[in-house]
Amino acid sequence: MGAMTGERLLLADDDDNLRSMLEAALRHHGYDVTAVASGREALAAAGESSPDLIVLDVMMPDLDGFEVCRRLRTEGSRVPVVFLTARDATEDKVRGLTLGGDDYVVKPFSLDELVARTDAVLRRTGAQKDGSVLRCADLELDDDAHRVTRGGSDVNLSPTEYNLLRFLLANQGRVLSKAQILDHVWNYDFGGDGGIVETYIGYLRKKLDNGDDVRLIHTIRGVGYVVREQG
Amino acid sequence: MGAMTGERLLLADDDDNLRSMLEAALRHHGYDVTAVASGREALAAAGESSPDLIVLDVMMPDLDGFEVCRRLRTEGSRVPVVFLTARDATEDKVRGLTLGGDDYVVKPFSLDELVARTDAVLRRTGAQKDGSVLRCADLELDDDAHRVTRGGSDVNLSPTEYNLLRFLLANQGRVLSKAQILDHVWNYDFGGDGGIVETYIGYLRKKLDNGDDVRLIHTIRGVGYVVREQG
DNA sequence: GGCGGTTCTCAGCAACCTCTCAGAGTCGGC
DNA sequence: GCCGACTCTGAGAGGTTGCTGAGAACCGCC
Repeated sequence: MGAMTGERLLLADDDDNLRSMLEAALRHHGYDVTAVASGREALAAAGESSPDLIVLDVMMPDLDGFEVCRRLRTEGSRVPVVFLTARDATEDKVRGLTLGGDDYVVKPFSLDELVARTDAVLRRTGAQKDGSVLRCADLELDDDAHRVTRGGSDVNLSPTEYNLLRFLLANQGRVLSKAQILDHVWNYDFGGDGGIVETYIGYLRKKLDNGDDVRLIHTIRGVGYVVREQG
Repeated sequence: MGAMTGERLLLADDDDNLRSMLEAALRHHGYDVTAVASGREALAAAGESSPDLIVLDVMMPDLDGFEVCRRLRTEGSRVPVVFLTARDATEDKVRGLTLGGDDYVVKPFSLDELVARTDAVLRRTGAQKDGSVLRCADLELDDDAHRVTRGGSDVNLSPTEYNLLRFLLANQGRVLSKAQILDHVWNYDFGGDGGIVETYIGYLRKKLDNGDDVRLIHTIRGVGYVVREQG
């Protein structure tokens, strides 16, 4: 998965910390990111650079995300939008926005989730032709169908197991530290330590590597984990 | 479902919010959409681009939908029209105009309904040769006949159950979130939460999956629902 | 107005998932 | 082989999500 052609993203969030986190993550994923801190700046930047997608925080001091989107649409712009929204209210307001291929992510989210949603929206709106299937040996993960198979037979994963596997597969062949995994797969406000990663790696191995002689998830002692075909 | 050949649609509605919603939905469904905000613009655009179908709001400030349609007919145009109309009055007025294969949709409607009507009109007028039968395993939904069968025997569904099943079948193999389902199957002004979707999924399962060993409607915990044969 | 069918809400229950913790197991360095 | 550090695993508390049945509100139809 990923942004092969370097799509241009506009990111608008007034929280400095979160914004630079997201900017780094999206940039690292291959996107060409412009980051701004307010609704007005977002409108201006969208007009100037006409990005391929906009990530919009809903709660912003001057113009909120909905208003920015509404104005863009009124101007005739059809750029797809991914909203960042708090859990409490707003869910009803967000309804009606998943139509044109837009989407929304509820705070606190994981980086991996935002990236996955962004990719999915771009895939749906046709700006990116990347397939949605990740593969390693006889293991397949189809993101559209949200389906995982090993050797052709279905594997039933919980949400967190699924997200972890997707992150590992998206980076197969690369060793990932527990800290990296925590940062990408768990919500950004998660307070625990790396022990939870060991537990979930265990869950995945039980469901994927058990009863199969070829192990795909390998431990690099003192470093982290990696998914690849040969040991 | 689907507009395989990208038919050209003209959409006229003065409500900015609704117009961009509809534009996004129709475009996402594969139509090539031009959107305008008034009756005069609609007339001008129809003359220039001669679209395959026009979606006309009845209530518009300068020229109302009826008048636009009348003038088009006077000019000799036979382009099919789908009217958008409020519930209260007008229903009888619209009747007189729906003769030439035209149709009308009462506000507030669901996106799925508008898309289905649009598809149906184009199918009837021959601009689109798409079949109207959706299938999954031994389950069939015939949209023209408005008929659902499982294993050859009829299944009796309420309107909402039918719409929900059609949306699921039209997207079979793809996971749909409760928000997406709400957006497409329920009226756009519906205020409730996703609980209603669970209830209706339950109704459908009782009527479709009961007494049959092959279940077709599957729950993806934390994500949504999907219709497919195995799994 | 009464009736059957439909839509929607709600609360209790069941199933599932997340995360913590402690003890057992494993590895590498010396 | 021994030690310390790292990793794996199982059990379980607590929280979340989805399912279901009951019933209230609504509608069109007679």
